[in-house]
Amino acid sequence: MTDDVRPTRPPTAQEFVLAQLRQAIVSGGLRPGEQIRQDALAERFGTSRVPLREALKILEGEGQVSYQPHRGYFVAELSSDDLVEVYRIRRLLEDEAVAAAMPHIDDVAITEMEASLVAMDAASTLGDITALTAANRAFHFALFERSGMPRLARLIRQLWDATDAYRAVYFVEADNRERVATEHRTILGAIRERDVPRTIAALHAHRDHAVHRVRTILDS
Amino acid sequence: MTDDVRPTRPPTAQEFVLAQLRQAIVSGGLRPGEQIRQDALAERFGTSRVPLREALKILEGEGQVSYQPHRGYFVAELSSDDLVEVYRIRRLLEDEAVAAAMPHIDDVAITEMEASLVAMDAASTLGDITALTAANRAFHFALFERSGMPRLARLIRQLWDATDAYRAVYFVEADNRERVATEHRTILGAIRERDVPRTIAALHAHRDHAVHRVRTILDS
DNA sequence: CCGGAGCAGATTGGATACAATATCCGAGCG
DNA sequence: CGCTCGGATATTGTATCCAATCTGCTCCGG
Repeated sequence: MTDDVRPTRPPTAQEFVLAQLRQAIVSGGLRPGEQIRQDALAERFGTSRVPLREALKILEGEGQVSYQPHRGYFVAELSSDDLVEVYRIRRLLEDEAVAAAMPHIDDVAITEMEASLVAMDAASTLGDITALTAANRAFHFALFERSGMPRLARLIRQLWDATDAYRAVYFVEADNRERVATEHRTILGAIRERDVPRTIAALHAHRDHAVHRVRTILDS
Repeated sequence: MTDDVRPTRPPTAQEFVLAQLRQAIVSGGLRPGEQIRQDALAERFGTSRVPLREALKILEGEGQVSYQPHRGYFVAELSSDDLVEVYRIRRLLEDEAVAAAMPHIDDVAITEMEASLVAMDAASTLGDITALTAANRAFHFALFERSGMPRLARLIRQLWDATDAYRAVYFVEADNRERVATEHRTILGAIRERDVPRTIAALHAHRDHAVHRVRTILDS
């Protein structure tokens, strides 16, 4: 939100393709376990296979797709156990990030988070899952990014990415959307008072519910 | 060490190039901050630029190289602060991994670690930094890999990768090599007794010394 | 003497064409 | 009847060529 005056360079085809792929994964256009056909996707995006492949390599490095030489790329699939592991690691990292970030929370940060809440409500009523997940991220990372630990924030982002394909599933249900809205307000309340233990506790409850819900979906 | 009977497939050019690049970074052949000339490297590896670029994309995703469109790739450079951050995150993740792994430690694991120690001593006297760092990794990851949390092990590996370029610098000094040998034996002793707190404490001391030494080098 | 416009040269980004490999399916054999 | 071996087809992997972009230098004007 701050660096909007950088010298605007037209995005390379590869950057474009990468963004499209991420979006396709988040929105459910590419489903977990699905094989990625390079020809078909390249044509759909209007480029050749080269930039597509390079974008896929990045996603491979991030763990969003798996790859077997001469077999192709597959959208990464999470087992119920994987999901639990991701959330266990997230707890470790996010707790640390919250504790580190709290001293740096100012009015700007609070305002940012409030704006994200409003954006989530709007997207929720419209049923715009893509906008919803984007606002959700903005809310949480407004905090994490202020930890003064950019690498930590990056690792957390990676873990979020890994479950992107499943976040959409969670947000499809209106009940979950409402619950998240409530929980976010609880979290923000604790942050307003710079109460680290309460913030962390609220985040734990927040994550526990999500992982529990998605798990029941996965196991069914 | 266990899955050596997989259907051996000749490595693709890209896999080969990726391995070479990693090696070049670990061994110091490519120095932090250095720009990567695609033409020159492709010729050196005997392939065209395409597989090289895809390998670089993977390293980009892992954060080992940085990338600016139309400008090129650069070997990632770590500031002293970055180093401290990496080790702080490592402590978080590795402590968890150790605690999770300890119940799964069996004789095979112990034997593996002992073998790594021997391999390190041999590489140390030969001055073979590449073999040394490989054996060092084998020692530590024999533990981490048994955590039952593959994603956690993967994240830890990523953090190790990020400092690969500086590990070589550390191991160049014979004093450091000797000290590491001693510390490893302390760590292994604690593991033999399945003593989690003592293992974690020994690892803390181990890491603290390394980060301190590298920091003094970086700041000079 | 200093600073900016503009032209080379170098370097990266992308498209196309071709080679290598895996998968699928049916024929032949035990 | 099942198994193995081959070949056809589809898909991925790589090389080469051309286009787009950046960098550094020169030249001109102030």
